[in-house]
Amino acid sequence: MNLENTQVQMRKGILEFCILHIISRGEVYASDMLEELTSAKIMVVEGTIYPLLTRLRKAGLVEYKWVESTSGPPRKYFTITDEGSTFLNSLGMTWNELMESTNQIISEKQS
Amino acid sequence: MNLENTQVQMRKGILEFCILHIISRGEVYASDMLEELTSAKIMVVEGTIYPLLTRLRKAGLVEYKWVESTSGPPRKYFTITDEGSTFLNSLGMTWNELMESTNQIISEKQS
DNA sequence: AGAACTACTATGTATGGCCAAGTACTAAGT
DNA sequence: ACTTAGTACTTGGCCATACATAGTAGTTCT
Repeated sequence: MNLENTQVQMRKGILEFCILHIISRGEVYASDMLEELTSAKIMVVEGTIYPLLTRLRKAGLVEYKWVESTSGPPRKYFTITDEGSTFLNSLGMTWNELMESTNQIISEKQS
Repeated sequence: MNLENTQVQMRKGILEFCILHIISRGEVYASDMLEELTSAKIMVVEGTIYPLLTRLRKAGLVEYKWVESTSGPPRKYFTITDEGSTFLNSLGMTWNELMESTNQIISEKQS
């Protein structure tokens, strides 16, 4: 049990929420998402994001289309589905509740 | 990939943080913690909290002593260690950063 | 003594983040 | 033309956690 490991655990699920939200704002491909997550100081690596995108697609929450790039191999551009939007809304509520609950706990004073 | 499952994932790691914080505020045993977590709408069950407490103890973050109860079997009353306090502080910072980062992501408007 | 309750223990399953290695395509340098 | 570097995506395996479930042991009440 080390700090780094617990930090990883804290991110679980939240990453899915963030990525779904990024996709909901318009067409993006993996590197776009990595860039945005990194700039928000959420560290993510390829080995995390690609399997996650595959899961989201298999669950019908996102779709993608291949788009040729002028500077490298073709890219998968993702968009969110209706089902994905519904799911995202629910996650948003869950996130708010979780923040509220956690902050309630950690704001309690010594008894 | 269903909603419930993702909600569970979101809680991962945060639970450890909450429990460590509850213990830091004074001696408690498992049922006390369950009660407080439940009242904060963080659903937890026995099968989750006991193994977690064992992990925390093995990691040297908490200690416990047996205290006889007047209404049932003896209880393990937990207290936090110095190492646990340090760990808790780090987790607090991680939690704040995570909240900030996530809120930054989800507050972005459509591009 | 037996039933009900409380506190704790133990085992097995599923999931997700991550590492590491690998594939495939393009562009630039020689 | 061939090599090198860079980009984009894929895959297999590992580990840690939450949870369901079942079980043990002590106490109190009838």
